[in-house]
Amino acid sequence: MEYNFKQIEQQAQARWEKAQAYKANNHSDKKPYYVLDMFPYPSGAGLHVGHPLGYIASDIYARYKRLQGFNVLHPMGFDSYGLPAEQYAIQTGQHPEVTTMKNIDRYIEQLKKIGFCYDWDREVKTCDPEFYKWTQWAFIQMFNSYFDPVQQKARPIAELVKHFEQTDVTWNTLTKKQQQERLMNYRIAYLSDTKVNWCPKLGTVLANDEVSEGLSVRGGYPVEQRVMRQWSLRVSAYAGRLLEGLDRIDWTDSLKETQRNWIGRSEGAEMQFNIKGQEEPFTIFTTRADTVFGVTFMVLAPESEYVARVVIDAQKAEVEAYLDRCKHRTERERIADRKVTGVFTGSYAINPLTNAEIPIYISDYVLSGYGTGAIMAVPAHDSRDYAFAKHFNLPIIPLIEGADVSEQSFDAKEGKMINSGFLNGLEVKEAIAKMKEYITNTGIGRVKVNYRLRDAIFSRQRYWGEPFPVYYKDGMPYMIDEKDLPLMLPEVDNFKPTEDGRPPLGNAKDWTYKGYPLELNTMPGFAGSSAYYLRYMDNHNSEALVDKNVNAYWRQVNLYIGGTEHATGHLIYSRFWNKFLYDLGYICEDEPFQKLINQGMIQGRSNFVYRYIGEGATGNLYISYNLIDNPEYKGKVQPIHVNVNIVKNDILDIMAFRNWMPEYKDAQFVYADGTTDEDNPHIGTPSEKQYICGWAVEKMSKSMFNVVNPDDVVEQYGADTLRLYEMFLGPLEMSKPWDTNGIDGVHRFLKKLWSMYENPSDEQPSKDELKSLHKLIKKITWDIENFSFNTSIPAFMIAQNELATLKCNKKAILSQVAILLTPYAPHIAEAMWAQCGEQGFVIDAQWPVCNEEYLVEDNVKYPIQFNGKVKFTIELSKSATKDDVEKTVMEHAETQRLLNGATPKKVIVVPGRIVNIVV
RNA sequence: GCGGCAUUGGCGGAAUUGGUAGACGCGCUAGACUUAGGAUCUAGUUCGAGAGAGUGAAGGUUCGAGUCCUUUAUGCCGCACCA
Repeated sequence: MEYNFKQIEQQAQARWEKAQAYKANNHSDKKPYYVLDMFPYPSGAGLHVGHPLGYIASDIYARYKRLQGFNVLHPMGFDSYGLPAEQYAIQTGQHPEVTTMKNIDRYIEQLKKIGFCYDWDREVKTCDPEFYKWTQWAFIQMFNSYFDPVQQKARPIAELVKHFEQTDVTWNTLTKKQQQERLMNYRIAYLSDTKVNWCPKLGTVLANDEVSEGLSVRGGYPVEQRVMRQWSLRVSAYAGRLLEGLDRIDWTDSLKETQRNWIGRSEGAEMQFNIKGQEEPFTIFTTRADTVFGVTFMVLAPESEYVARVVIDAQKAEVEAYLDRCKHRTERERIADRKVTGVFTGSYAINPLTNAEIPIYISDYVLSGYGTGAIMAVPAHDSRDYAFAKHFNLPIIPLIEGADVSEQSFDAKEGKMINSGFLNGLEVKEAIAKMKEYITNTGIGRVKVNYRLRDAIFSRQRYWGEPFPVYYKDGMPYMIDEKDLPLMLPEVDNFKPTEDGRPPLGNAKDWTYKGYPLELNTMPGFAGSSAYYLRYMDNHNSEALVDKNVNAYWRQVNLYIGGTEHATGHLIYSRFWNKFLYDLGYICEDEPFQKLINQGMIQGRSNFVYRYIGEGATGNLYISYNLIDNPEYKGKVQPIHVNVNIVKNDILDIMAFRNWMPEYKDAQFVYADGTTDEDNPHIGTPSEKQYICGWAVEKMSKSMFNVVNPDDVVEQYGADTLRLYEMFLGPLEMSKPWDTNGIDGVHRFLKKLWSMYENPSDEQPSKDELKSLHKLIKKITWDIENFSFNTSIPAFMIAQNELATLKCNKKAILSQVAILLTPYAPHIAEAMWAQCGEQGFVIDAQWPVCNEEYLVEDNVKYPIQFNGKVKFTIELSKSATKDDVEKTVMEHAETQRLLNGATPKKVIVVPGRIVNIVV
């Protein structure tokens, strides 16, 4: 009976689909389990072999949980708003919706071929009005809420208004507009003039996580700073809770650490410095309160609001020139060029402890967005301040005993304080504490925690995104009525910005609400992906994002699998979004993703041929990889990428290569054994002469001809082989290259296994067979629970081998093996189940339980060690106690002979394992 | 600079609690069947002829270390003018 995987897989998929086998019910007595993949952006290129890695892993777990009797929610959808579709639209005029839908169809087709157990009835698309209705709804809730710093939670803005009315006498004297402007400082979704990352090439602003080293992550275009009126989300208000929540979730340490870095908590103090000749002091933030005695100058960020107050007339021209220069520097230039720059304001501050007059400078090494945008500079103990002081020739006062600051600053927080008044003699850490106490008591300052995390800029000057449910009246924004949601994305005849520079929605006709103009910006990519996991729970609900009871049943994502590239974007935003909805009582869990696993990337494995470019080269001769270091070829070959699909096990398919591209039509070769085409006139039969290709691990990309399409693998080997092989490649969380070389082994295993299912018998299984089976049950169960999917495949292979040796063809064994195989290779498992005469789907069967009794061995071999060296072995009963073992071993003739009358110092017995005699 | 992770045969990688390192697969080597198949099966395959050595390197703890500790090298990832 041939392993006809095509037939097996088509039949299984057709039956599942017909029976709606993977439909998850929102009401069930079973325990819920929610397994989620990060939904993909449907790109035009389709899936490559790297995409399904995480999907296969989550599918294995989902199927396992299902077999264990859980009601499993395992959905899939599409993050379908985004820039590529819009850029494609600008180039070709094709509507982004058309290309996006086409891509989605292609993705679904590819995914279905691999046999995932998604409940497709729950599919969501972020560009679907029925979906983005709830994105807009959430935005309205955020606009109508503020963050209460005391309770550390979001509350309705109406409560804040009430608070103002009752406690703030000035409130009622304000005009409506003034009141609104004031509330804008509190709303969680707010409109403000902010310095933004503006990417001229993309024509839009970008969030911090969309910018890397001054270049846009997408496209790699320069990004500059610009002040624009933009919507933002007050994510920074949640910094403390986002940090603290990490302790309660089961994510990898590295991912948590990345988020902690991004949130960037630092404990320090805010201090006030008086300005000479002015009433109002200004405030700085420092983590080194102990170093106040060494402050020799102050520095303001160029954008600081203090700047206007402290610049004296004589310095005005110089300062303005400097500010102008900073403004026009791109972020990239600023980072690349770390030369010290700055300008003196002409004003002096007073050191509150020494009463010294210290000059105030402006420099762009101080960031306006962090702390108060102003610092006290301690050149002796901060390398940046040190560089600045050296450049402007400012005094440097060492504060720590033994610190040599003649060449560089001493940044470490260790040593005894000197030159520091009442702090002298204290250790740095004690000094920090003492100074904090001092400034609190004297009122100079207060203890303060600062976060690096910024608010998320939420406006994008794009077409293909969610429209804001916002209209403008008298220059103030208003939310549209919730009953009018969704506010549909309008049609435009041009996807580019308007000629007067307004966003693409400026091209829309009649883009108004009740006669008022609507917002022209759209929401960023992360808007739609921030709460999609909640929508899956109840995606057909037209009354709410998710019904409260339904949410109370599923609660949260139990297992989330996806790439690590979302560590500081999506995974921060959705935690924020989730906490916000939680605060307002719409959902019942504070954290969205209980356990999270990052699957590694699958890199490409490129193949090369080596064109001869030495003397007399025709450009038509290719040298086998094993020969390129020979003296006659060394340095005279040029590697050329060759399509990996015409290379197998690094052996080039000669005929396919000649047919691949016209330029290789007459290609000649020097083969692995050094012979040439002239020696082998009838070449073309691969077994005879081999051309070996070189290889390298590179990114999977079209230009390197190393893209492997899962469809091709499914076509050639079947979905089950693809699934098993992707898991077999290595640990889930590690990055690894796709290497087609080993796939035959996995395929062979399935073939061999399948051959055992011909005419299975009803006989009772033997002890050995049961032992094999239960060993397998134990191993597979452990593997799946520990996400060690790669080690399951060898276990199956070993079991297959053992059972084949026993000539086992018994239904009682084989049907159980089919269940164990189901998570990994569901199609063949389904066919095996039927072959054993079992009724229904194997996917509904019950996961077998390991009976340890079958695993007990009558005898176990104890290696007997002398001082750690194995001298001989003896067989003893597995059930023997430690004392029994020791007694038997000591009485053994060989032991006595080796001891030769001596008394051992120590005898170590590890039951079932080993005996070590120390002499 | 700070933080995290990794390093095991020709290759991908096993070794779950400190207990016989190299499972399983690829590749390779022989053989069988055949007769052209890139199929299947059998045996072998860490290095070394051998004693022996051996998990990036050097120390340490332990009867016993791939696993724990210290130092160090290399690679990957994250953050980075964050006061």
